[in-house]
Order: sequence, then C-alpha cells, then structure tokens
Amino acid sequence: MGNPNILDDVFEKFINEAKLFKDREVLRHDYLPEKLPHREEQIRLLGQVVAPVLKDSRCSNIFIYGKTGTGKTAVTKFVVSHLESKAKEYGAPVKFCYINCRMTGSEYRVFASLSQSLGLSIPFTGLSVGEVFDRFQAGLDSTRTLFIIILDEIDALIKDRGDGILYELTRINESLHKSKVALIGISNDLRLKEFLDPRVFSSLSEEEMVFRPYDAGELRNILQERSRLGFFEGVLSEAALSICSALAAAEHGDARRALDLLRVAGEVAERQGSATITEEHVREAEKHIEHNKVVEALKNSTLHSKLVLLSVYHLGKACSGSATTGEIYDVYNELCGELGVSMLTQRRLGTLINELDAMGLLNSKVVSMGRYGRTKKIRLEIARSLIQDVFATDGRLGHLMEYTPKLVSKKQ
DNA sequence: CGTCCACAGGAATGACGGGCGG
DNA sequence: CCGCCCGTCATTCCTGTGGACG
Repeated sequence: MGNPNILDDVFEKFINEAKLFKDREVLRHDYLPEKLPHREEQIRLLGQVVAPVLKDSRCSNIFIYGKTGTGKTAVTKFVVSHLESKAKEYGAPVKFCYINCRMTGSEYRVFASLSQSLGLSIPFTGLSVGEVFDRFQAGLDSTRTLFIIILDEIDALIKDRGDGILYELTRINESLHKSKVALIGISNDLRLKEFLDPRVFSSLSEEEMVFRPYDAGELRNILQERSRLGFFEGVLSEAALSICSALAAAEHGDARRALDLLRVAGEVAERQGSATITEEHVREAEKHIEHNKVVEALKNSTLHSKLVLLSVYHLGKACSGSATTGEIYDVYNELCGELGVSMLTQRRLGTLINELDAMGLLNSKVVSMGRYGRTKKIRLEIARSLIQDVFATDGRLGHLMEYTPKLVSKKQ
C-alpha cells in the first residue's frame, strides 16, 4: 500500500533536487553540437570535397579513418547536414543516407536501408540480395539525384562479410544514367585497407582523411563547451573536469568516453543529492560505466560465451593472469560437464574468445612458444570483482563461481 | 638448420528459425 | 501451404606458422 508514496517521494525528490542538468541531451555523445572544437580543419577539408555536388557534379569518394571518439561521425554529419540545407537553397538534387554498418549488420540490410531512404519499401527479408540491389538501383535512377552514402563503422561490415557490397557500390555509377553516387566510408580501424580488394580500396579512397585523437587539453575544451550547455553554472568542479579529460585522454583521446563519463558523473551526483560534481563522482561514474559495459555485453551473449569468460576467470586464480586456448578449453569442458551441457568444438571456442576480445572483456594475443607450439595468451580485461558481481546474480551460473576446476587446483 | 608443437584461422557446409511472395 | 531466401550458430576439414628444441 505504501508503494505509490515511495515513488512519489522519488519523483518529488528528483524534481526538487534536479538542479544539475540544464539539458541532459547535450551531454550524450551522439548529440550533434553547433560547434565542434578542434575539428575546424577537418570540417573545412570535408566541405571542400563534397562541395561539387552543389554544382551538379559528383564529388570524390572519401575514406575517413580514426579511432572511436575522434569526431569522425560528428564532423561528417555536421558537414552533410549543412550541405543539405545549402543544396535546398540552390535547388541541387542532393540526397544522402547515413548508415551505421555495425547496427545495420548485413549486406541485405544495408541495401534495404539505402532503398528505404529513397522512399522504396523493402521487406525485412524474403528477397535475394541481388533483387534488393536491383530495386535500389532502379529507384535511384528513376529520378536525377546526387546520392551521398555514408557508411559508418564500415570495418565491422567488411571484417565479417568481405568487401562485396563495396565492390557493388563503387561500380554502381557505371550503370546509372541519371543519378550519381558518392561514398563516404568511415572506419575505426586504420588497417582496414588490408582487408580490401586493392581495386575497391583505390576507388573508395579518392580522398582520405585521418582523425587524430584529441589530447587532454582539447578534450577539456570540448567538455567545457558541452557542460556550459548541459549543466547549470558552477555545478561542474574544475577537478572533475580535469579528471574526466585525463581519463579519456589516457584511453586514446576518446571524446565519446569523456562525454559519457561527464554525463554519468552528473547523474551520480544528482542521485546523491549533491549540488556539485566532484572528482569522486567521476570515479564513481567510471566504475558505473564499466559495470554497465559488462552487464550489457553479457546480456546478449550465449551461455557458452559466458562459460568461456568464467573459465578465464577461474584460470586467472591459478596462473597469474594469462591462460592459453588449450587450458581454457579444458576448464570450459569441465564447466560444461558440471552444468550437463554439451560442449562446442575448440574451433568454435576460438571465435568466441575473439568475440569477447572485441567486446573488451578479454584480452588475447597470439604468441609462439617455440617447440611448445603456437597459441593465444588470454587474460581478463576487466576487474575480477566485476565478474563476481555479475555472475553472482546469475541463477544458473552463480554456483560455478565457488567451484574449482581440476586443472586449476592442479596448477596451484 | 630443420622439425614439429599447439594451436590460429579460412572455407565449405549444414541445421534451424523466421519471413516473404505467390 | 510451399519453395525460397535470409541470418546465425556450429561443425568439419583444412592449411599456415613462430620459434625453442634437438
């Protein structure tokens, strides 16, 4: 019966004490601000490259590299949205389509999104890829359009599907009569060209841009700028600002991380009813984000992935950090036996390990031990306590935390 | 200086659930 | 309802390989 009152309390408290955030949205990393500090040069360059579409000619394909949180996406969206309004002003037939390849996931869905942005309706599934491509091409050519395709996080697509789509897209202009297509490829991975067919690569990177990471000072400016819009005056302490930029700078100058840190720190402070954001809140936010990362990652991974992670955790006790694939496979087999689950092959395990590596939960490195073979050294990338926290609440796997695999006790 | 370990990781293939168009 | 195609997970078979050992 008291429940509504509890909530009432919570809400009232929130309304009365929420004196920190002026505009929460501004502090999200996907918010597109009116100013992008320290990226003026890139904005100008990209602007020059795409400008020809205003005069009815196709612009060069362009390839943009840079690590996460260096402003690639923000700059591109910024430039393109300005281009769009200019194009309207001059009546140039410019359209664009932004696709995040990691979200979109497959060749089929990329073409489906492209078609949808032209106003074609494409079923989720059921058609062959070729059919969707044909429809897209026909749809595009039915009116005269300069179509700019932005493929963000393109490395995700290429690494597990190959460069077939890019091949199609780079050649599409040859079969278009009225319309023209230009590509903007954005990659987090600087070594992407190694995965590409050289023909595709050279056509895709008629122009190239590299985004350098921000340094601590630049991050600080960015955060300052955003916090002016996002927080009320005097909320953010100097110390908190410094620590945010320092932490993010240590992590390859990732502005996305810096902004997340700042926003979550604000939320932590708010929940504690504090009037200012302190260094302590930022530290708290760091833990919070890390914890969420793990929970999120595990929420959509399979039982077997979790078992792999647990195996590494257990092995960590015995061999001070790094374990080999073979050891993990043994422990994993034992855990499967404990649960009465059938186990996967070692080949499969290898790719699961790679996936966990990509998610940042594990760290794996191929090493050669000479006469004693060639394997991967794998260690946990996250705090052991975090694993304990997360698995303790897992009904099915909780008890495996206490269990000590034979291999581990033998090693001890 | 060749051997050979203990895997890495690519390719081909299959099983399965889901959705479409007819 | 069927036949077709999709994406995902998993297996099988395979070739490749860095470097300590002998």
